[in-house]
Amino acid sequence: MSAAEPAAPALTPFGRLVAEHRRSLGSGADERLSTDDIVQLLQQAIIRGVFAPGRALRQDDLALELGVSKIPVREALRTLEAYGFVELPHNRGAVVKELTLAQLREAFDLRQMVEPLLMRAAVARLSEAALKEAAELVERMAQERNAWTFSRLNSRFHQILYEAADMPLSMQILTMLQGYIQRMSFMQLSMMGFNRSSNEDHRHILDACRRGDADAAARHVADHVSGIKTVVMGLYAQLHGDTGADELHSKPPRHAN
Amino acid sequence: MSAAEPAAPALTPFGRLVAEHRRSLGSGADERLSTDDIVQLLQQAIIRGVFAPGRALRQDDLALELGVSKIPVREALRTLEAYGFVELPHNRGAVVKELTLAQLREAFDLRQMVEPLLMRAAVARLSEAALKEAAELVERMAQERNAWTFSRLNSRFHQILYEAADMPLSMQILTMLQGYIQRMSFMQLSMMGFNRSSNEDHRHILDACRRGDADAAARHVADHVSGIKTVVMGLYAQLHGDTGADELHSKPPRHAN
DNA sequence: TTATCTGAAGTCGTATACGATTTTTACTAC
DNA sequence: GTAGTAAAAATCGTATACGACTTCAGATAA
Repeated sequence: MSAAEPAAPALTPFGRLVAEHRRSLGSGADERLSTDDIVQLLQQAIIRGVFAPGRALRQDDLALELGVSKIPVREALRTLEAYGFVELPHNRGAVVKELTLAQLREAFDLRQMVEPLLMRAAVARLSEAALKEAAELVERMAQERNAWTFSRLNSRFHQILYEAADMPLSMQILTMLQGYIQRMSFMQLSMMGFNRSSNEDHRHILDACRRGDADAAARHVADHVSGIKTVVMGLYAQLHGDTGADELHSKPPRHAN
Repeated sequence: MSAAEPAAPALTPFGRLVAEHRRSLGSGADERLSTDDIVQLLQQAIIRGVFAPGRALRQDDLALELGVSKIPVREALRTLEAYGFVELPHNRGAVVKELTLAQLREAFDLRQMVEPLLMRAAVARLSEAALKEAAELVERMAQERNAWTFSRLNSRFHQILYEAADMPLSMQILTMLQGYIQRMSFMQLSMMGFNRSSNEDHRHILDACRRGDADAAARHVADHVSGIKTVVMGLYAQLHGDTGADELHSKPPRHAN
């Protein structure tokens, strides 16, 4: 508890994320962040591009900005390592993992396998409450103009529908895959352009769920993922020149932060 | 260096695993175990049933038996939590996760999707060295009489073949799934009974790989996984009394397919 | 007896401290 | 200027210490 804390906002991009997270926690703003909070914060920072691929994450810095010691930071990094967000070379700290076009394609391929299966299994078991919440999310997404918030609502929409399937392994895998896909920062941009068409898909999916038509729901989900894949992969090709044959685009940024 | 160390063998089952691991490390036996070593040791202990589902893992005890403080133990537990081996309820330590029949089935279903895909993609890229090592593993498996060692060789056989596909996400998922499946202790037993038939499958797979016949290789892998699934699920039903139809038996047990 | 309370013991979670390793800097030799 | 080296600084990994939380045992009251 230093007097310098309020006097030095020290507004790094990550610091802003931390402040935002603290606010969203609601309660006493001076409480210590849990390791799980830190996992979420770091994950979000990586997904949103605050920590770009290849960036070294120094434990003491993170600890300072999070207001904890480095022990919970290190534990959070272990979790993120397991989820494929960072690498932890021994005695050399943590580095944000690189992403390649091949991995992006692979993540989509796997989603195309897993999601229709989840949807099909879920339809017969969907509760009224779940359908209601899903419908609300569709409406909120239609209004949403912030890419990150839209992305969150979108994830939640699918999660709500899928978790009725009661297939925890598939859900765990899907969560991991979505993390990979969301990490493509352009994804968030493309999301916005894709907004309208995506919302249409969502309505189709929701309708099929309401009717209890598992086949149709699974088909709509497959089309949905396929559509997103096309847009995102296309955008990737556009942004990275052409075929995306290169993978190491890392030139050192002049100024960090 | 305390005088008590050599005087107290303290032969808990886990202690034996630790000693075994130390021996397999070869070099100076008095080196401190790394966090990664601890992850492997705990994972192995859970898979082999030394730590049964539901068991509470106390950090101080583990640290003592591993010869480290509880900090690396906690980090290892975080990794294992992410992989689905333990749960970490806040302020209540670590507990070995329970396994259900539904999860076993789900793990097999996912393997049946992922493995043929990996095999198909790998065939064209397999190196001579990989084929040679795979062949050696088949031979060693045929001789092997220890269930755990057999299981390790088996995992390695598939890993060698699949990693040529260069699909790291699928590999990561598959590793997780195999962890789940291996946790069924009876799995190791059934492995032995299944030994002969399994080795036949392996030879077929390897032959197809050598011929560069991707379709055949993928088909053999699918059959292989399917065969194991049948045996393991059947054994589960046998050991757990009845059909295991409690709540998730989606297929009628009247007649076998 | 059964239930509730209270204090003690046990366990967890993390801040601090420190040795070990890596990286950077400054210097020298070529 | 480049290469090589040695000292200094930065960073990591973990043992220790301690406050916080949970659990359990014994006591009291109904």
